[in-house]
Amino acid sequence: MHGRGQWRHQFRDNACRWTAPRESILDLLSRARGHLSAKEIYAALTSTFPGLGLTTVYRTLELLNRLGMVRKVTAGDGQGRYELKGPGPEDHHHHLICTRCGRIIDYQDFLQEELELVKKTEEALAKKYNFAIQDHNIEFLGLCEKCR
Amino acid sequence: MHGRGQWRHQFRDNACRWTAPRESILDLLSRARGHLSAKEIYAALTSTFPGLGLTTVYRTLELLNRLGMVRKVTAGDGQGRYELKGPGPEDHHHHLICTRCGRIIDYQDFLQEELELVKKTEEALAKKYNFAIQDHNIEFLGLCEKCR
DNA sequence: TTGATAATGAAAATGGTTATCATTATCAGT
DNA sequence: ACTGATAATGATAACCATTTTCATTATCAA
Repeated sequence: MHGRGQWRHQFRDNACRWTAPRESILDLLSRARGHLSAKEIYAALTSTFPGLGLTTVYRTLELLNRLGMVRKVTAGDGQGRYELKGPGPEDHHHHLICTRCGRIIDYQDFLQEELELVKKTEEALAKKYNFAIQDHNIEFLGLCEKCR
Repeated sequence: MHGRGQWRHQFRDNACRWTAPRESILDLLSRARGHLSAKEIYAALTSTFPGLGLTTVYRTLELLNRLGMVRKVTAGDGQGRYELKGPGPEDHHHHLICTRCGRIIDYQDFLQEELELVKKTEEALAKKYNFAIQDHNIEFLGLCEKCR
């Protein structure tokens, strides 16, 4: 389902070249499953890929975001975090964020009901405000058990 | 409902002093009604309040956020934006954000239904993940009519 | 195999936000 | 009203995530 071949294909289709840095970043994102910052990715890969530059990490994340392969989450701690998007709706989730320590929890509760409402809202907003809606964010903010 | 007296009281209760910069920032936020960045606030006030420092704007916004008088919105364009919180639920709204130009539209459609679901979800998440939930963000991302 | 050009990485630049510190203003207690 | 403890301010510098620049390298269609 997910893998090198799939990714490579997606790149080819968009006139983007398949390179070692890009593969390693995608691979890490798929293994880590969620919420890595550019710095964290750089740190995690620098041991197995000493030549990698932080600039390339940023550029690759921006590309992946542009291609819709990744979702950018800003937890309010000043840095962007990235998670690989699944191909279908099956791994869709929303976020529960601790405003003190920045911890992010994925939750899937109430997804069915949420998504129904989201869909309805999306259509109405698109029409009313003439927006081409691409995505949505639903997040709850609070203090986690350690920080409360 | 909203005004100097109310604000001043809220400051007093939290052992915070009532000062000219704080008053002018609150006043601007109440007049502008939404989504001002620190830079914008600084620029808007510098004519009528030449002595004001950008540092103070940041500090005041952080204080207001801590006191729950203001909501911070990060539209993904790298800078934080702030809007005054109303005292009750009557001016509650969610956001429709253009991912290209950063424009933010407040919408109030489907609020009733959204808020019911939000409340239910909030309670369940609080219990399941042992979070003290303080707030939520619901936003739709897309291209506005000018950018699509 | 090769050439056009996309991608890379080091270093410097940018831009929003935060820390430092000497000075000033607020306000509780008198 | 006065005054002193101390919270708040503002100029400057520091910080940190992200972008830009540019010379070099790697990819891939032909």
